Amino acid sequence: MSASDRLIESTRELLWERGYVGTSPRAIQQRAGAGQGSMYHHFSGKPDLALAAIGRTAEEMRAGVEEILGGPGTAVERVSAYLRREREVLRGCPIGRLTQDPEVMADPALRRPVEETFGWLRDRLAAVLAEGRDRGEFDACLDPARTAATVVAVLQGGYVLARAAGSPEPFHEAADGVLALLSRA
Amino acid sequence: MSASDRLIESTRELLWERGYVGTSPRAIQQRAGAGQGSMYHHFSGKPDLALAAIGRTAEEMRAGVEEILGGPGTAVERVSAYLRREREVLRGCPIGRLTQDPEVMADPALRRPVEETFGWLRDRLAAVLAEGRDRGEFDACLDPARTAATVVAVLQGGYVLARAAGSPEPFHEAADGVLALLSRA
DNA sequence: GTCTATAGCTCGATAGAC
DNA sequence: GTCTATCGAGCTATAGAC
Repeated sequence: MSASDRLIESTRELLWERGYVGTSPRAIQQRAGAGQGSMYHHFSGKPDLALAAIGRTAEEMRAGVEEILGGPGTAVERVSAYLRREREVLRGCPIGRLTQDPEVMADPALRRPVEETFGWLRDRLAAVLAEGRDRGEFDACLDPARTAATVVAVLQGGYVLARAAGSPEPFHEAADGVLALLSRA
Repeated sequence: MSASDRLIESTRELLWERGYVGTSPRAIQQRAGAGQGSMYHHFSGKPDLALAAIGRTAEEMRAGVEEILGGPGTAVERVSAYLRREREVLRGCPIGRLTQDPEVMADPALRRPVEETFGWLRDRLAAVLAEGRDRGEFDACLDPARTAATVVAVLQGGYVLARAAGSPEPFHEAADGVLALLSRA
């Protein structure tokens, strides 16, 4: 693993744990076992490094989601698999947490991957739900786009509840709740 | 308005906008129009000031929610009023955003009001939903606690989606989505 | 490509005058 | 109760040797 890669991985971890404002170049270097010279040789500064880290995380997330939503099963089964997928709930969502960071949202380059990831996710879920509705899994009046937004929101909000409670339980409760509503729709 | 009050109000605003890590005593003082001496006379430091600010915000939020959930109307009407209540969606939730702050969650004193507020909110919503179920508004197999978690999660996640999109629209979509599911449950 | 040294700044907090 | 002066530490970044 090259120094550049180690720096990106360290940045990913720290952005996830502490956010952009709470992450210093110094901390990144120490976790990566690299010096300042190395970091500023490969990247122009903190924003540049963050961009590489966020891009990699967004890519990974899309691939992971696509593996489930593009897989076999009914719409309900796939949405259920997505919501119940194994997760380190208390760590939260590495992309979602960036929306709380004013400096990330103020920088168009850093903000774009966040916006695009959630846009893609909502569209992808809406397609699965529309497929299920057309196959008669749901009531014909179910609105795919709206319901997709609800499902993604339950996930993101579930992380918030779990962190507030200091326990993964509310996350799973919220997910089970929306699945119960969905399977009777 | 006393200097102490101005300091608390400034802290509330800054915690909402920038989080705990992103908020400096210096910035608080400047927004409050107070000097360092004043701040450190009234408060022992940043954590003490944050505690006062968070406590006040939590109290305000509970009062606002109780006004709606304790008001007249069916369960669906009250939950709907809560979700559709006028909000500055893009600012997010002043309590929910604190869950993303590692230093807040690491300090038991700062964390307690966050944990308690969400605990209370879920219980309060569960009570409203149980009432509705017992009155025959919902299917008898609706789980109040689970569904309450879902509703709160939709709200918190709705803020995340809205901020990611740079528009309040996904928030309202997610809220409408869960209300549509709920009114057919 | 990586190192050390250093810059100018802000951080959170304390001291002591008034 | 509020002011100014100051502290030691960490921040992001640059310079220049190797």
